[in-house]
Amino acid sequence: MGCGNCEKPKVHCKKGLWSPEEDQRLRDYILRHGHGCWSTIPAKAGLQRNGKSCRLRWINYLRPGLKRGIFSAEEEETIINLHAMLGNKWSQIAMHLPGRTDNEVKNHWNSYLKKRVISNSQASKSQEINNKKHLVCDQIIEPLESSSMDSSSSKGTTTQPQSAFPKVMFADWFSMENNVNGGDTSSMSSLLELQSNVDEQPSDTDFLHGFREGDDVCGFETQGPTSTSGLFDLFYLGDLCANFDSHLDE
DNA sequence: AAATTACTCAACCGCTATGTA
DNA sequence: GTACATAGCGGTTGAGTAATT
Repeated sequence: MGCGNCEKPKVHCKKGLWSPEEDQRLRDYILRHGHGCWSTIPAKAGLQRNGKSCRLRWINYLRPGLKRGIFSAEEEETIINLHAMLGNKWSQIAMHLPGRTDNEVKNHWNSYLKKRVISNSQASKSQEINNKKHLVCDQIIEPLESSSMDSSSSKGTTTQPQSAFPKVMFADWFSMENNVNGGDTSSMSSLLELQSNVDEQPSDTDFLHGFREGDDVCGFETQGPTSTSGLFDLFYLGDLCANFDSHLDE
């Protein structure tokens, strides 16, 4: 890589945007002589720039065959897929996009594609949570509600206004979930293990204990008194389930 | 219409890899 | 073996512009 013939021209180097005249000088020189050793090009081409700046300008802007303008949907898909595999290897990603530079790919990712990928993943995550909510409602809460509705109607009590998610005892949810899963007690064991570690990992497990009536938990208001363990309080069952699931997964 | 904020993109900077003396 | 120089890469910055308040 080193070039023994290279002199080191110590001229004042201009910075900032390139003028059309500078572009023309650099383009003319390289098309006529090739770039050879970049550090000698500024002097030979009559430019007050450093070699590095010339190289970058040629690669990113002046080089023939560059495709400028809006990225096509296919190109964007290629970037997203390759980024998922390669990470921030912009030069490798750009190799798969003829006419695009690594700088261009990087800029497009940072200003547009990254946000799109993040928002898509958030959307799919919230969809996943919604699916869990519906699963809980379908498999656990509806049987609970229908049985409580039967008893309340028989006793003639007034029903409370319906919220987005029905109320259910957290403990009931777990015992019922275990029944749904064929009596598997692993979830309950994990829960109790988490509870025993609460003091060691307060930030991770605070959501499990110490709630008082009316506390906001994951955007849902707790219902009823705080138990002595602080664990099996009454919650609106919603995002809390998903939050708890993520703890169990860890 | 002016001020502010958000966004894009060209260029620079710092670092690493590699070739040469 | 090592010191030096260059090429190349990825992160970051900043000027210009568009959108919003």
